[in-house]
Amino acid sequence: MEYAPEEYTRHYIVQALFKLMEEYEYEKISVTDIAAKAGVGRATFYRYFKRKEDVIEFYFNHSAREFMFEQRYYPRCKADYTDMVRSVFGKFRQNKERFKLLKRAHLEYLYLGFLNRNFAAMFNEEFAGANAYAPYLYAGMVFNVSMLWLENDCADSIDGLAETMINAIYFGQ
Amino acid sequence: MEYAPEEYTRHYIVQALFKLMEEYEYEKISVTDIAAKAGVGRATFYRYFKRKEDVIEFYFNHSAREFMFEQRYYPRCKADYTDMVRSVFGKFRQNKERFKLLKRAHLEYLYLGFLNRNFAAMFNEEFAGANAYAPYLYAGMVFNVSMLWLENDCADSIDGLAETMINAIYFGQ
DNA sequence: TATTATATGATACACTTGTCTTACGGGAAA
DNA sequence: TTTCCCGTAAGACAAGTGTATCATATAATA
Repeated sequence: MEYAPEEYTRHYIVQALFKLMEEYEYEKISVTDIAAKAGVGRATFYRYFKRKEDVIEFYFNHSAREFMFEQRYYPRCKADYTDMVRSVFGKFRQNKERFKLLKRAHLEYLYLGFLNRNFAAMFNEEFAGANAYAPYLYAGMVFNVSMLWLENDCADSIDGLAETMINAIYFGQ
Repeated sequence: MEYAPEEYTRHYIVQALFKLMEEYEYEKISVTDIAAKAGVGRATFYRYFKRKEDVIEFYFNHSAREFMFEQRYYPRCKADYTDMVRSVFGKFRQNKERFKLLKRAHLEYLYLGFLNRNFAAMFNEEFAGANAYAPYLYAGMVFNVSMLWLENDCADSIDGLAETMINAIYFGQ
């Protein structure tokens, strides 16, 4: 590698780690392995990232546009709620293989952080922090249900999932 | 240390790690440090635990009786729901200093795993898996709200928290 | 072109990690 | 007591980690 812009180098490293994770256990992948796969020196890795985890964190923070919320889904009624679930779970399923890799490596919590930031930004835009706990409540439930959903390869239908979740909350109403 | 039963040795190691975490950053604590603090050899640590994370995992799995659910709180109505929130968040607040240590070390996800297992066991006892997603939905929201609660030192009242959470879910009902 | 700033690879270093081997000593049973 | 089992301490070892330094090469600017 010779003299690529910073964004590129970081991007190469992210891709290299994901590629390695398809083949090897996360814990067994060394920084040396990642640098070699990305075609950069080991010192270059440490210039951009402090730990392996930071690579995935960067992915969610700066290059995971495919998950971002382009709409606002503050659930004012069940229909809004179903819309939100459809969108978020749809994107999740499209990237399920990548999420399987992350779960296998116990890095799911980075996705939760991503959801927290996005839900908070979305809710605050609409409601200016009227209920600061609301976005975290939704992010937490969506995240945890997603992880269970992944266990059976996201086989359950999304509409069924939305229905199931509403039933769990609206006890007998 | 000479010849303690296995449970004792593990317990010493757990306590040693928590003690060290009060003083030092988690990442900076080495296995050598933990073993020294626990008064055991480094090889002994590796006999019982594979990684530092496993120590905390063991704590939640085997010695965190202070958080366990001794009652069943499947929320059939808002009153049940408030009861559950009171119990779980009450225990959380009692141990808030320990949870701060865990959060500082990015080990919160181990508490989520603990909640998942406990909610699942509780719900399944009552409903035999009628809605497999329900316990995960509740665990996810409780966990994530707890983490935000911790940010202001659990200052918000628990009853207020329960009310806030219900309002977030029951949009306008 | 000459100069400066910066991204890089290479190398070195002390420390940590995870595994392994060896020897010691308490506990249980003959 | 003698014997054996097994948890333990101590040490060795290769590999990985995180940091630092240095020389090189590219890009931007004067």
